[in-house]
Amino acid sequence: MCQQISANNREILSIISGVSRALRCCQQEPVFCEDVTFSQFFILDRVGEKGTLRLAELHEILSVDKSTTTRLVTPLVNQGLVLRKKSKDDSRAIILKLTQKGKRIREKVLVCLSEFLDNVENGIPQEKRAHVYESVRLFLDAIQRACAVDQCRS
Amino acid sequence: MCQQISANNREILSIISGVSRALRCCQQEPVFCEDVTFSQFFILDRVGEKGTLRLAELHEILSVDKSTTTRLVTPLVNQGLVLRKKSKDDSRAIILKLTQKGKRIREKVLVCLSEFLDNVENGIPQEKRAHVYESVRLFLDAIQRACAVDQCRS
DNA sequence: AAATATTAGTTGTATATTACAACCATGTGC
DNA sequence: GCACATGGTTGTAATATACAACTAATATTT
Repeated sequence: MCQQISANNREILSIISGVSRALRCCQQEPVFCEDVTFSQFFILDRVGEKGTLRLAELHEILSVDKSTTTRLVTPLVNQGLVLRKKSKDDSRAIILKLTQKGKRIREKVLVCLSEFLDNVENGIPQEKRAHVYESVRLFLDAIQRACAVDQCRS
Repeated sequence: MCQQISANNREILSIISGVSRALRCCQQEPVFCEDVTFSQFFILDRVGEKGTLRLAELHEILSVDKSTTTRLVTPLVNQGLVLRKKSKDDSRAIILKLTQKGKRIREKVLVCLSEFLDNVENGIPQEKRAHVYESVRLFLDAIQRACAVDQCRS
């Protein structure tokens, strides 16, 4: 007989598909405000948190290609939310920093995002929350390790 | 003071970003074979499982726009993996069905996918698995409910 | 039965996200 | 100094996606 996919395998498959649906739903803009998309907000938030951030660090954090990093930052620079300065220590490097407007927008989006995040939180029974978060991380890590294995093989 | 985002909120935010990373990694093709992407495989698998599937049902399952559904199916039809027939019951409807080649490819991809899925599974301590899967689903549901709320509001 | 509304699907158009390859500039190690 | 590594950008292309406008067919309401 053909090798059959196990029930557990199906379960994972179905979860992955659910993940993709959930992600799509929360990356659509209705959730947000100030014309900032989810991924743009991440960047704004990371930069704002650290004060300054090298593009290379951002590239690490997002784990996307360098070129993608550049392109994700560009619209934020164009909207006047982020500054792009040359580093003095290493003149290859670019340092990102929020403008005043960037800081304001970050705060505003934080507020409207936190409404959404509260809703997510309240959707999980309180006593299970910590546990659920931990489990989700376990799952994500497992996926990423599995991907890494695959990449080595090929 | 400004309204601050809570630690829990940050946790969720960070998980969502992790989700997006994990998803990207497993939607990249190295994981797969036979030139079929993850989402293409989903379709192949859904159709294969049911025997026949109406486009409208697929649209439901994937929860993407109708037009997107059409466009996701098109390459599979072009590669000769899926047949697109008019329904006799409802002549508006399109019925999807796997070709012989489609069936073969589905099986092949199932095999190579199951390697990946086993790796995911083995990345989670055995005694925790059932629990982890359940938690992930809880989390996904919470996100989707939160999205739905947001959409009503606007 | 006619008018209206709903459902199924396609096509045009536009956008976001993404990678890879090629490239340039600058640093680093020997 | 040369070879190699690192940081970043640009060209190009693919995928996934939505929304709006449209056609055709079916269902519902009067």
